[in-house]
Amino acid sequence: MTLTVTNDRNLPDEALDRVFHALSDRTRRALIARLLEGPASVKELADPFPVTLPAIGKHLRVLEAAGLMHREIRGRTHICSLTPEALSDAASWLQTYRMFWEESLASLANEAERKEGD
Amino acid sequence: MTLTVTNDRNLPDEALDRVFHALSDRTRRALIARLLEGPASVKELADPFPVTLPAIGKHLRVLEAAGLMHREIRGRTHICSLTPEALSDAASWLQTYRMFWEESLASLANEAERKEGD
DNA sequence: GTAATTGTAAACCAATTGGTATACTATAAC
DNA sequence: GTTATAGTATACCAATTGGTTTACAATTAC
Repeated sequence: MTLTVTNDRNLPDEALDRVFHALSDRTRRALIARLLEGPASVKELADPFPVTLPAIGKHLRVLEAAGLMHREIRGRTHICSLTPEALSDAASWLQTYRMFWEESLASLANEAERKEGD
Repeated sequence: MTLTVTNDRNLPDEALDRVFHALSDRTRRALIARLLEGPASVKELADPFPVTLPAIGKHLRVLEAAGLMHREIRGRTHICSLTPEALSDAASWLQTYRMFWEESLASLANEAERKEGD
């Protein structure tokens, strides 16, 4: 297998940097998980977490900057919703490597099986 | 769609933190891309990059800590190879959200088409 | 043996991170 | 109009990051 990866799709590096960085924090991943159930205000999002509102505010801006989330301001509350495109970009990048790891995992499994058979 | 995400698979948070963090740097992603073509020594990996060898050494340790890479020491050279499991873990996490974003993207496309038709 | 090569270790640096507390703005409720 | 609520802004903090330079250890080549 020689899969010459030339950064095909033009997902710019900066965008991928931001998306993967956004996903690298467990609080932000939990926020995404919560938003998956539907839109929510900043307060609602912050409540389950042991950190202050400003901290959650920062996390939300990181998610927004990565294009993973957007907000609609309604009076004094900000309604946050997931934006699917950016997540899809990250998945696309990983997709490039899917063939590699599936094949690798398969051969690892075969090897294990072969040893089992000894 | 109400996909109640309860962190099903037991990919521990720390592991996902490390994997996504490892992927959040473009130099490290490029190193992964290079390793996809086959194992390589630290020197070979470092050569194409405009940074020093110790810097690449650090990146490789980050990849190793994330479980994305391993090395076999042969004399004075370290032969680095990808480890597929960790990448697969990241992909699995994203997979959880696949249904969401595919549906969302589809409805966005529909909307665009509908507007086109006006 | 001496010199070159491969790589890590350690010390340092500026920038970023995730968090806080406090102050503030703006909307909503009474 | 006063008070409570939702959220941001700012200033600060300690820890981490990505990079450097210099020094070092170990293997290989001559």
